[in-house]
Amino acid sequence: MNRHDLILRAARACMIEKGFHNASIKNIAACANVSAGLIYRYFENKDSIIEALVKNIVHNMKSHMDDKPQHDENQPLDIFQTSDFFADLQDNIFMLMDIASAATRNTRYKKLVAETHNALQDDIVRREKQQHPAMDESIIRTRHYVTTLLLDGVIVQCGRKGYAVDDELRQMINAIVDTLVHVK
Amino acid sequence: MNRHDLILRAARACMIEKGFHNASIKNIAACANVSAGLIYRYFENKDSIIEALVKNIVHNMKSHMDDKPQHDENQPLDIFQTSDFFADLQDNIFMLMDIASAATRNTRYKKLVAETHNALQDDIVRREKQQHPAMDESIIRTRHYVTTLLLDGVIVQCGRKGYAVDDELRQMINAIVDTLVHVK
Amino acid sequence: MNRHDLILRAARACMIEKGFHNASIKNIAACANVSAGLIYRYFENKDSIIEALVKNIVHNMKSHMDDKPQHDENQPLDIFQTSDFFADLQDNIFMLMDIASAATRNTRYKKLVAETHNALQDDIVRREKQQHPAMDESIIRTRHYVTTLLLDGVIVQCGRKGYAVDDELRQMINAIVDTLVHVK
Amino acid sequence: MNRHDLILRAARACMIEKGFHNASIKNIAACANVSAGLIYRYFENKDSIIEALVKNIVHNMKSHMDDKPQHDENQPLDIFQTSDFFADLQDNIFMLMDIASAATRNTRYKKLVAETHNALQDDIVRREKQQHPAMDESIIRTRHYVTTLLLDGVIVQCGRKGYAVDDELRQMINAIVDTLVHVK
DNA sequence: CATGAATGAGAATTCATTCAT
DNA sequence: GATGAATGAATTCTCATTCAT
Repeated sequence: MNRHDLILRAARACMIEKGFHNASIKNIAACANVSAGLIYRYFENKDSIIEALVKNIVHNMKSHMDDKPQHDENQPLDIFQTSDFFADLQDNIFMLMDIASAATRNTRYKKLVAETHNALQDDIVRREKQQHPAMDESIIRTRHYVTTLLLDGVIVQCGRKGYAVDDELRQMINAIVDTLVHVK
Repeated sequence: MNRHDLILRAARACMIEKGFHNASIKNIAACANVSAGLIYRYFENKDSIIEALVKNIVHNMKSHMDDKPQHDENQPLDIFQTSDFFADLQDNIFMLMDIASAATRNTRYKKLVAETHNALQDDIVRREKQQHPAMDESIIRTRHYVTTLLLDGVIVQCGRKGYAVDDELRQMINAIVDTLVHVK
Repeated sequence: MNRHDLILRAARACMIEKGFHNASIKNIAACANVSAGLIYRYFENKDSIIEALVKNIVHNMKSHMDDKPQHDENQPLDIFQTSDFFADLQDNIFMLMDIASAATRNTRYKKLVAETHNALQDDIVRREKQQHPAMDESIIRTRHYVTTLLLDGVIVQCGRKGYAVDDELRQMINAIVDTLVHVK
Repeated sequence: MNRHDLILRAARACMIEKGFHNASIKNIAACANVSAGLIYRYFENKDSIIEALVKNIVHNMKSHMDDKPQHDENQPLDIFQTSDFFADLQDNIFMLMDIASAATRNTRYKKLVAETHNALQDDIVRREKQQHPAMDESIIRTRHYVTTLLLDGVIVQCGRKGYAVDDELRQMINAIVDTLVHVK
């Protein structure tokens, strides 16, 4: 892997482990096995590492979705899909929350995070449309939006309570989303 | 207002505006129009400001709920109630998220936030039971849980996008919760 | 007791208990049961409390010596005399050491401490001369000087090791001083 | 000289000149001509500078004693040896006193200072035993103890009066120690 | 006179960032 | 390119001193 990505990966690992403010440049450097000074050859400053990190989230989630098989209508819905995916998603959401609240220059980050989120959502809706060409876009968008709300809610609660999603919760959430999908 | 509350209010404003890590003692002091040293006459250290802040959230939300008229079954449900309440709620949730994420390495905070949340939830469930004595507690609890998920989700999204809840979103969410309430 | 002396006494107690730098104005005020502000009505600043404290040592030791019965030649010498006296002396020496090393404006304090010490020594020698009019002053002075050296040494050692003077040490020191007195 | 030793030397100079409490990190840094932050690259915190300082005293005094020719029985005794050595010794004792008095509430320091002192004393007694194999250890130890008392006393007095040891005092002290040596 | 709230300078420590090697 | 020593601004917290009441 090239240095740029190596550093980025280390930064992500550090930030997830310690949170934005406790992930110091030295920490990241140690984690990437490079010197602290080298980081400044690849990134202008700490903020631009954050920026790259956020942009990467979009990229990774998109490529994740490219890899996974499309949802089969006859199978029961599972918005958590693989637990790996959910773990990643949870990390991403936490990072975004952390970054959004930690940013020195609030507006810039806020915009960045919002754009990231919109880009993801657009991509997801586009895919759904490919799968269900007959369905009204607004229904797809609403369905997805509610699902997103619940997911974010679950993630916040998990963060708050310090536990992971168990099977029971998973089934409950899936049932609700399923209900909503058919009610609509 | 007495100095103690003045400082607390300033701390809250700072934390909401700039996030936990950028709400430095100097910032808070400037915001309260007092000297930095004075803060230590009223609070032992920064942590105990946080603690007081979190405890205030519980107190304020409870007294808010004491003030509001009980929900009338025949009226359409509005989980957002007054916009003031929602604005406050949004600020509170953000602060809790912020503190919780700062708490990665501070068990004390995590515990504090979790306790706060549980206290609030218990209080809400207790009230609902008074209103619907016949209903099964587990149904009340689940219903409340899902509502909470959605609320947290909405709040995260609003924070992410930087906008407030508009009428359209409000109606949509209320409709969903209403559906869930009757489905259950 | 008047306020001035009350404060001075409290300052002494605090300094002995906590050392110069840990005896804050607030501490002293609390110890004297007055407000912090009041101290500044009686003393210009913290330094002038120190100054008064040092000057008091001379005064107290002189009056102690006025009270005690004169040494009887036929009795064995005991430079520690009563243990109360030694405890006081130890406190005084520690305070002087502390003050000498802690002073911001080294030279001023140093001079003060030196003057204090000389005043004491002169007073002691004067008394001895009254008792032994025939003895050469230089012998008295030397004898006293060596005794002082040993006393200071004992005090430093006690401070260093954290123990008090036991009987064995006491006898040993007295024997040495006795020897010196007769050798000379 | 390497930075570590440079800082240590500066710290020593500051502590001797201004005393423990006025030897701030900034002072030390200025004295060493480095930035305050750099000190933390070489020392974990201020306490570990003190620790290193105290440990250095033992090391330096031991190596000083290794260098000097053994005392010749036929020559008159001179406990002050070279004036350089005495100046160093005086500084060392002052620092130890200062640290010890700062240690009122810091057990760690007290232990450190006591250990240092014991280590030095043991080393001195061991050397004496090599030179006088026939002599009883308890006599060596007592003799050394009294010498130490006198030395500490002299140092305290010098500190108090602000002057160095002059020839007259030197001869007098040497005479006393010599007397003691033969009396015992 | 007496209080104690208020101030602000200064202490230890951390960390993003720079730059000589 | 790569390193890591060096910098200095910022942070939390303490305390002598002042001053309105």
